[in-house]
Amino acid sequence: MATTQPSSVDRPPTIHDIAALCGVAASTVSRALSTPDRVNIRTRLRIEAAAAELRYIPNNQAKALSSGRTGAVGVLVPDITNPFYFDLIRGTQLQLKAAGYTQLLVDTEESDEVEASTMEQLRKSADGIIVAASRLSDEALLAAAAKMPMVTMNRDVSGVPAVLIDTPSATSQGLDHLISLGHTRIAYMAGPVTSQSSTRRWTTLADAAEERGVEVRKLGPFAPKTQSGAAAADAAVHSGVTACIVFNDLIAIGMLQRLRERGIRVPEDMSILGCDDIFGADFCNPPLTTIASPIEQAGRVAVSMLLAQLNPLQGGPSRRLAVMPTHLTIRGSTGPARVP
Amino acid sequence: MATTQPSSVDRPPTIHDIAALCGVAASTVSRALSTPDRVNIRTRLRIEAAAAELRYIPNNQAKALSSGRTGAVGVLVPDITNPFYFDLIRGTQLQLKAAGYTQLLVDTEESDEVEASTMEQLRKSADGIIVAASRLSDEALLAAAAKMPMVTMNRDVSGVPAVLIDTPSATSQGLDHLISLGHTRIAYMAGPVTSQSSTRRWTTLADAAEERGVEVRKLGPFAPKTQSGAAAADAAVHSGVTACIVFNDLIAIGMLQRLRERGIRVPEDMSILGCDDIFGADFCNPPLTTIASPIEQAGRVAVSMLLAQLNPLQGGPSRRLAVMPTHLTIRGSTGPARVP
DNA sequence: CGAATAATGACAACCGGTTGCCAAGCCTTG
DNA sequence: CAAGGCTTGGCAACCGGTTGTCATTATTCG
Repeated sequence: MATTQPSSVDRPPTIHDIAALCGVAASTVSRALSTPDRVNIRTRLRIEAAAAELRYIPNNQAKALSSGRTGAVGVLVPDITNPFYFDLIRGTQLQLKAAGYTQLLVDTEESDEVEASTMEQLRKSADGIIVAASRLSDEALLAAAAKMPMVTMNRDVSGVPAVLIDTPSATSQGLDHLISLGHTRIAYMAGPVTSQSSTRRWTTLADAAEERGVEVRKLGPFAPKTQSGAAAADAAVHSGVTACIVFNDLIAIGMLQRLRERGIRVPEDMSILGCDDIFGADFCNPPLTTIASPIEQAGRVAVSMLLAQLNPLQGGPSRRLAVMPTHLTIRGSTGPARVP
Repeated sequence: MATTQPSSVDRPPTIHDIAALCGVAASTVSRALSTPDRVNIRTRLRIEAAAAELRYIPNNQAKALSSGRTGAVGVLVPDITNPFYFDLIRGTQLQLKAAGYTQLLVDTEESDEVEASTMEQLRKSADGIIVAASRLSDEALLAAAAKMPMVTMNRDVSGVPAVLIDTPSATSQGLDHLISLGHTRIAYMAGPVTSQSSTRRWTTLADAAEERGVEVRKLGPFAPKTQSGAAAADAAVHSGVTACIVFNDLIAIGMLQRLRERGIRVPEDMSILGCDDIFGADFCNPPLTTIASPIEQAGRVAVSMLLAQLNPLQGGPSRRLAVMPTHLTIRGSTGPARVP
C-alpha cells in the first residue's frame, strides 16, 4: 500500500531514512555521523542507534561528490606481476587501511602513456597517489604532482616528495664483496633506460669502481623480467666477466636458469649479485646473494608521507624525502673468482 | 574581475562548461557523450570538439552517483602476497581494463570478517565482485551474491557463478605419477580447513587412493605460506611417508627448504608434488613437480562471466560454472621411491 | 500543402551526501 | 530579568552528472 516503506525496502538505507526515523533533518544526521561535536550528545546517540538498526552504510560516491574527499589513494606500479611490488603493495595496503583509506591499485604496464592517463583519471577518484618507479619525464611528473598530492617511490624529482631505496650505497658494498673475492672483470647488468633506479645505481657503481681501480662494464639494458635473464646471461658470458651485479633479482634469477642450462656453474664460473631480495631469491638455485631492501616498509613510509600531505593539520611538516637503508645479503650465488 | 572564468580556471572542466561553450543544455552534452545516437550528429561533433578542447574528463563519482553504475569491479583475494594471486590479479586487471572497467583490489587477509565488510562496502562502489577462495560460509556467500553480481573462484556454492580450477582431477594424475615411481606411503599435506579447494582435493585423492589400493594419509592443516613448509616437512618425515602431495606450491617450496636443512634429499629420500605452478616453482631447488593451473586465464574467465551478468543484453546466457583444466608438470622434485 | 511522425534538445528532478547560513533555544552573566 | 553568547538543528544550495518528460522543430507521407 505505502509507496515508501521505511525499513523493509531492499534499497540500502540513506541518511534520509535515518532522519525520518529519528524525526530530524538529514543534515543533522550527516553532522552527527561526520562531525559528532556539532551535535547534541543525545541526538547523536539516537541517530547512531537508528543508523545501527538500519545497518546504514555511507555511500562513498556521494560522500566524495559532495565533499571532494574520496578516501581513496591510487597506487601505480609498472608491473603487478613483478614480485618486487608485492611487498610494496602489501605495505601500502596495510598502512592505508589502518588510516581508513582505500587503495586503488593500477598496473601501468611499464607505459608512460597508461601512467599519465591513469593519473588523469585518478585526479577525481582519489585524494592522492603513490607512484612507484615512474616512467614519466621529470616535467610530466612535476606537473602531475602540482595537480594532486603525490609521493614517488624510487624516483627523485625535485619538488615531489619521494621515498628512495638506497640501493646505490649497498651496490658499492656489493662491489667490495666481489673484489674481496678476487673478481676483477665485473659487469653491471642494467635495467630499463627509463628507470632512474638503474641509472643512479650505475653512476654510483662506476664511481666506486674507479675509486677502487677495477673495471666495471655496463651491459644491457634488460627488461626487468626473468625471461630477460637469458639474454643477460649470454651477454655476460660473452663479455668474459666473472661476476655480475644485476639490476634486479628477477633478471638475476633468469640468469641463474640460463647459466645452468649452458652448464656454467654459479658461483664457481660466474658470480651473480642481485638486487631487492624478492620472493624467490632465497630458494632459487643457488640462493641469490642480493641487496635486501625494506620494500614493505618503504610502502608504509610512502603512505605516511602522502597522508601527511593530505592532512597537514596533525603531525609536523611533511618530509620531502625518505631514504630507506639496504644491506647486502650474502647467499650462494657469489664466490671466489675462478683462476684463469 | 570576473567571478567565474570559463576556461582559465584551474578546476577541471565539467559538462556545464562544455554546454556553455557550445550554447546547449548540459543534458544535451551528457547525451552526446553517453548516448551519441540520441543527439544530432552536428551538435555532437561540436560538443566533442569542445570537450576535447577543454580536455574534459568525466567525473566517475558523479556518474556513479546518478546512474548507479560505477564502472568498477571489486576483486577480493585472501592474501595479496601469495604469488598464486599475482597471475589471477593480472588476468582480471587485463580483462577488466579491456572492457573499460576499473579494478578495485582488496586483500581480505584470510579473514571472513574483513571479507564480509568489504563486500558491504563494495556494494555501493562497485558493479560486481570477484571473490577468490572465499572464507565465507555458503549461506553468507549466497546472501551476498543476491545483493550484487558476483563470481567466485575456487569456491562452488550452488546458485553463485563460479570459476573452478580443476586441480582434483590432476591430483589423481599426480597420485598415479607417484605410484608409478614406486611410492606406497604417501601423504596429502592439507591447506586451511576453510579452503574448499583443499577439501575437494582431499576427497578426490582419498577416493583415487582407495581405488588404486594405496594408502594416502592426510597431514595438517597448514597455512598457505612458505613458513608453514617447515612444519609440513617435519610432519612428513615423522610420518614415514616417501612422497607428499602438497596443498600448494608455497608450502611445497617451504618443505623443500626445510628438508634441505635437515639433510633429507629431494627426490631421493622424499618426493614432493606441489600445486599451482606459481612463480618460483620452476627455479627452486630442485624444480618443483606440480599441478600447473591456468591462473591468469581463470581470472579472465571470471571477469567475462561477471560482465555477462552485468550486461545481459549482449552475448548469450551467462554460464553458471567454468572449469579450468590443469595438467601435471613433472620437474625435479619427484623421483623413484627409496628402497627401504 | 497539411497532418502525422520522428528527431532533437531544454527543463527539472534526482542520486546521497556536505556545508554555509540562519534562526531558535538554552544558559550564563551582569 | 534582560542581554549577549553559544549550542543546536533546519533549510537549501551544491557536487557533476543521468534520465524522464515534454515542447519544438524537421521530416516524411498522403
